Amino acid sequence: MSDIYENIMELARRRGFIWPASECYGSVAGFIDYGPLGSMMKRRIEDTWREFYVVREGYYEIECPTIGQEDIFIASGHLKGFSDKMCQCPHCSEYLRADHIAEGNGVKGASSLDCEGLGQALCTLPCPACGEVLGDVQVYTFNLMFQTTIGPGSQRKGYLRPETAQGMFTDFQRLLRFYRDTLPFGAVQIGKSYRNEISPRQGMIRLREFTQAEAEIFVHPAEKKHPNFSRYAGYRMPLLGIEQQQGETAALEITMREAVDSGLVANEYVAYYLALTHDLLVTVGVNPEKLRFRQHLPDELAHYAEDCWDAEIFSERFGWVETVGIADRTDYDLKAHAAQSGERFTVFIPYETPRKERRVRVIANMGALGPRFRGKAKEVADALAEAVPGRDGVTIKVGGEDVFISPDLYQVREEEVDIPGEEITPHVIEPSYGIDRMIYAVLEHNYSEETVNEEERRVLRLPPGVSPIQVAVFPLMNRDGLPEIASEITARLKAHRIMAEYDDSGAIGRRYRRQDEIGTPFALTVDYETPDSGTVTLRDRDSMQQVRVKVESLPNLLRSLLNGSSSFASLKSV
RNA sequence: GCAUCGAUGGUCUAGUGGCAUGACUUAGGCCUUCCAAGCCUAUAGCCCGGGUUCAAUUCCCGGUCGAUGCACCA
Repeated sequence: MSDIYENIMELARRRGFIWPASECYGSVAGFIDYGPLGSMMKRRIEDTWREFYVVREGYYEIECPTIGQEDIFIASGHLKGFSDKMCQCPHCSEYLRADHIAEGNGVKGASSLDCEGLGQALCTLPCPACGEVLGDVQVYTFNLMFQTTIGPGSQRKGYLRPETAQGMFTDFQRLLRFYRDTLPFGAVQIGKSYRNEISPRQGMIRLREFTQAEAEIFVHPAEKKHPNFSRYAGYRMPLLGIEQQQGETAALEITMREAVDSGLVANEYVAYYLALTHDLLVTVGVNPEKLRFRQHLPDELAHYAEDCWDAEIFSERFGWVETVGIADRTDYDLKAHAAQSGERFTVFIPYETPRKERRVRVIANMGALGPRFRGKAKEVADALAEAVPGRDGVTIKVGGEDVFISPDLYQVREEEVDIPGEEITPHVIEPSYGIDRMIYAVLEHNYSEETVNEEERRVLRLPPGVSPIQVAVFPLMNRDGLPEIASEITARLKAHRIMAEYDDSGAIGRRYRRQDEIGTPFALTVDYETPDSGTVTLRDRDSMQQVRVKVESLPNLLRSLLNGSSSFASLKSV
């Protein structure tokens, strides 16, 4: 089968975008290497992501270890929730989810049984694949996290992170201080995550080591209006809500303002990042015709989440591929880490004016308590402060014993106190991007084959902002001083931080084709007019048109073409 | 993980129990005044391990990778 995927991956391998990892020892499924051009392209896509999230939104990037200690993943739920109870049918060798079979046969609470319990529950049940009674079947857990140990001979367990998100949660207090104790704020991380997938296959779509770009935005639970919502309020894009999916009707093509007001999207924050994500994906080269946003159905939605949408990108090969998840995770993650660590994961929110509250205080008379209770006096005083005395004394518990305290040992004072504010646990808005999937989508959506002069021409129509090489520089002929001029222009462009590549090998047409194939948007050719006129031809990858431009104008001209502030079509020859 | 099929220079491919094809690419040279032109030369290959055999890239077994179908996910 010669489909688009194979053609793209063949090109990607041949030209140094993507290689199977460690080929000399035989590759392992789920691992890939990014070659020279792939790394460059990946970094440009990540930088575009940074442009959106770090520069524009102001959510600073942090970098946390990829190995985490066990507590992190106890809190996050990955240790429990990320492991599946598996068994294998002894008759047909089918690989099965043990808890699913048990539950399907009416075993209540099967998901909370341990392996032994599940094994017992299964022994009389039929295999859903072959129908034979499972009998004495081994149930074992398969956790999708890679495990390791920390330190030599240490029993201390470590896990390779299955997502980058936990780092932003574990650093919450530091981040909160960094942002001077004010909501909302956000932090992002771009980095590797690891999942020991059962069946990785599908090339770069399901990897065991992959790159995520995640943002965690901490907001006040009662204030989910995005301060810059106006930026995307009028942004219109197709939304496939729960209703549209269940009714199998077309996606709603509405603005973000309408989406929030109609209740389709839970709040402005979620809607804002839906639109931003659409904007970002289209900017890096995803075809908007092949992009949709799908809301999680009630049975997909995590119990704690308020709303969750996936950006799905259509691939000729893989169908709709989940590439970005955008969720309002409420306070689940922070509360979980608070419970596990015993640390504070809250923000103090002062009231606009402190609230007055009447309070009854019990003030111990230490002069009398001291001599009477001696060493226990402090304990008694503390217990009194918590107590609610009756008219003639109060009985409190000290060291497990009831002790009666008569009214002469304390005073009851009613007073008004100022409550300056409250501790709240922020809610978390989480946009989470699979960078590798984005890269594949960009390659697939921009790959094209066409016939020019009865020759096949393969072009990657990458947006200039993500092309690995930004401009190619050729001498028309390999003599008469043209190579020297072209080399000099190349060096000058590089000095302006433009990724230029010099090439003098083969016929000019071949050199254009070579660059077309790796997506280089522009090519300069030094010809026989150059020495006299100080001009070169500038050729556009997509239209194959040329204009003649002044050499000294090149850095600025290319800069504006590359960042999109001017277009090739608007250029005129000098 | 299981079942089925496959794996030959960088890429695509022919073929074989006994010197392994061809094309494209790449490098060097000649030529060449703007879209894979031509000529010469060179580099480079039978996925890995074991078995059968005088001899295995070929046959057998196991593994790895890839494709397709079944359960989880960015």
